[in-house]
Parts: sequence; structure tokens; C-alpha cells
Amino acid sequence: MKTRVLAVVGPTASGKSALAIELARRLNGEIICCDSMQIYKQMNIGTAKPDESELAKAKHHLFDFADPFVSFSCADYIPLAQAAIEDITSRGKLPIFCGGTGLYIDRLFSGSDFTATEIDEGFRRDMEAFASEFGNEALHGKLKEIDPKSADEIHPNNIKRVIRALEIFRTSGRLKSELDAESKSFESPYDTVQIGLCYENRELLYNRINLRVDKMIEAGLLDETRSLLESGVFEKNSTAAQAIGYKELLSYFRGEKSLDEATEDLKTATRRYAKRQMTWFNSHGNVVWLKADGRELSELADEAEVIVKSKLLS
RNA sequence: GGGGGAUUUCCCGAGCGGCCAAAGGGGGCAGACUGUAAAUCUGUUGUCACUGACUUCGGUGGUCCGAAUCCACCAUCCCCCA
Repeated sequence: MKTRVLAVVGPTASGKSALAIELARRLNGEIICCDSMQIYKQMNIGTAKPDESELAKAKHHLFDFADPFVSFSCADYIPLAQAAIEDITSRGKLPIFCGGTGLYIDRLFSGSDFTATEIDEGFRRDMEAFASEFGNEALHGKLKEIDPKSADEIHPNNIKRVIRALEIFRTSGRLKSELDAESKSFESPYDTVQIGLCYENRELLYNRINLRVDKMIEAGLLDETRSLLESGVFEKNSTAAQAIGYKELLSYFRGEKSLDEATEDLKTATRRYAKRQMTWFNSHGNVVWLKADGRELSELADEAEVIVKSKLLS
């Protein structure tokens, strides 16, 4: 019998955290972060990490532990998440993933492993240089020679992915298209259910986002950004430096924009991110959607509880 | 009171007589995604009976075969002199 795992997914600001906590309470579960930014230390307000009172309501894993100066990736995440599942399950509890990083959940749930391939920073830099000198098409041409199938699926302008495909061949001697095909045949080691929060009326979600950003500013996002800025994280090309919430405020600190303008940029970036998440979750995994428009947490939790009990815990 | 400049499609902003439904960017909408994923990338964005037609470039009139582009007047905004 496979290990049962639950996930609460959906776009940013949709109310995932609160629902996950409530479900943890009702179903004897513990929460595991599947958010690529909430894992970092020193990034609290901007990533909307659960606060003290929320942390007190349920046991949380994989939040607030990574060093923002060290790049962290999906491949680093998977073994940690697997260990967390094992730990929680061994104590007779239900692991509940909560977060909006679709790729992490997708790879974890499908039993992917990245151990066959590696990263090669130097190679990446060389390829970037090649692309800027000879053009994206030329770089794409290299991939076409060794792995035409992948080349066909990756747009020439998406340099990062073209480079990764080349990197896979360089570090493992295997083709990305081949590895992808293999991974599709893996059987998931878990029995999973993904509960997604969606808003039929997009404006409602966007309002929540706008409001949350305002609250973040009130809660001291500027100070948090300033200290991260002073620490030098944003000069590093790390994953953490990409977090929405800080980089948009940088133009304010540099005196290029007013606080209002920078705040607007932050809201816009967050809304666009939410849209990308919706696109992802709509086409990955079998998400059971819960309409969240104007509904109380208890109501959503009731519905989610029924779904989980029938689909996962029966 | 006198002189000069501006007004472009949701926003910013090019265009300065035909090749303009109008560059480019932003935003919106849709999509992709297997080691940076809160990242990266793609498509689309006046209307319709959509390989064509129709309505748009502050307003009204005019010049011209033809105008967002030229002229006149009006409106609004900005700058300089008083």
C-alpha cells in the first residue's frame, strides 16, 4: 500500500495556508512546504510565510530553513520532501503539502529523480555567452544536433531550457527527451490527492493579492527588503533573489520609483504569477478544485475533508 | 497679454502625405514548463459576415486621387516672455 499524501495547491493568496492548517487539525496531519521561496530564512513577510500563530496550530516542515545565499532547486527539494513524508507517516500522521510551486509537487509526486543528471555552472555560463554572441537560434541548433526531439519542444528563445537540455547531455550523456520519456513511465510512490483553491471570479483573487501586498508593506516589508538588500542577496544570482516581493521594491530603494509605483509593480508581478500558477495547475496533476469565491474557511474545509476522506483515506 | 510645444489604439510611446489598424514597451487575455520555476519562454490584444470590409490617431471643417501625418478654427494641457 502506497503512502498517502495530500496537497493543498492553487494560486498565491488563494488561502492555501489557512485551509492546510485547518485540514491538518481535522485529519491529524502535518504541513510540508512546497513553496520555492518560503523555504528560505530571512524572507518572511515577502513570501507570506506562516506566522507564529499559524505555526502554533500545526506542525510545519521545510519552512524557513534554507540559506538565501545558496541556490536551491527542485532536485534539492525532492529528497527533503521525501524524508519529511517518511517522518510524518512514521508517526501515524498525514503529510499535507501546501504551496504554489507546481514543479516541486509534480516532480515529487511523479517519483522523479534527478540523480542521473547534474548541473555545471561553468557550462551554463559558456552557453549563455555563446548565445549572446551567436544568437539563440545558433544555440538551439546545437541542441537540434544532439537531441532533435527536445529541440522541437523547446522554443529557441527559452535559453535556460535549451541550456539545461544541453547540460543534461553533457553531464550524463543521456538525452533530455529520453529521460523525460522514462520518467513518464515511473509509477508514483504515493497515493495522492491535490486539493486546489480556485476563484471563478478572477477579480476576487486579484483583490486579495492587492490587499495582501498592502498588508505586507504595513507589516514591515520595506525593512525586510532593506536588510536583505544590505546582506547582498540580490547581487547573487541565487534562487532567493528572484522572489517576488523584494526585487520589485529595489527600484524604490534606488530612488528610481516612488513607493506607490514600486508597490503597484509588486502587485502586478504577483497577479501575473498567480495567473501562471493557474495555468500550471490546470494542466498538471489531477487537482480537485474547490471554488473559494467568498466562502468561509470552515465551509471549504468541510468540503475538502469529504473529498480527502473519500479519495484518499477510504 | 505675447511667443512656443503638446493631444495617437487600455497605459506609455513611435509615426510626420500612400508600404498605417498604426513600430516598440507595459498591462490584459491565453498557453508552455521534468535541477535557478515567485524563474524562463510563446502566442494574442479596434470591430465584423475576418485572405476582405468597416470604424479609429482631441473636436469641427478644409486641401489632396489619398491625411494620424498638410491648412483653418475650437477645446484641453505644458513651457517661455509679460
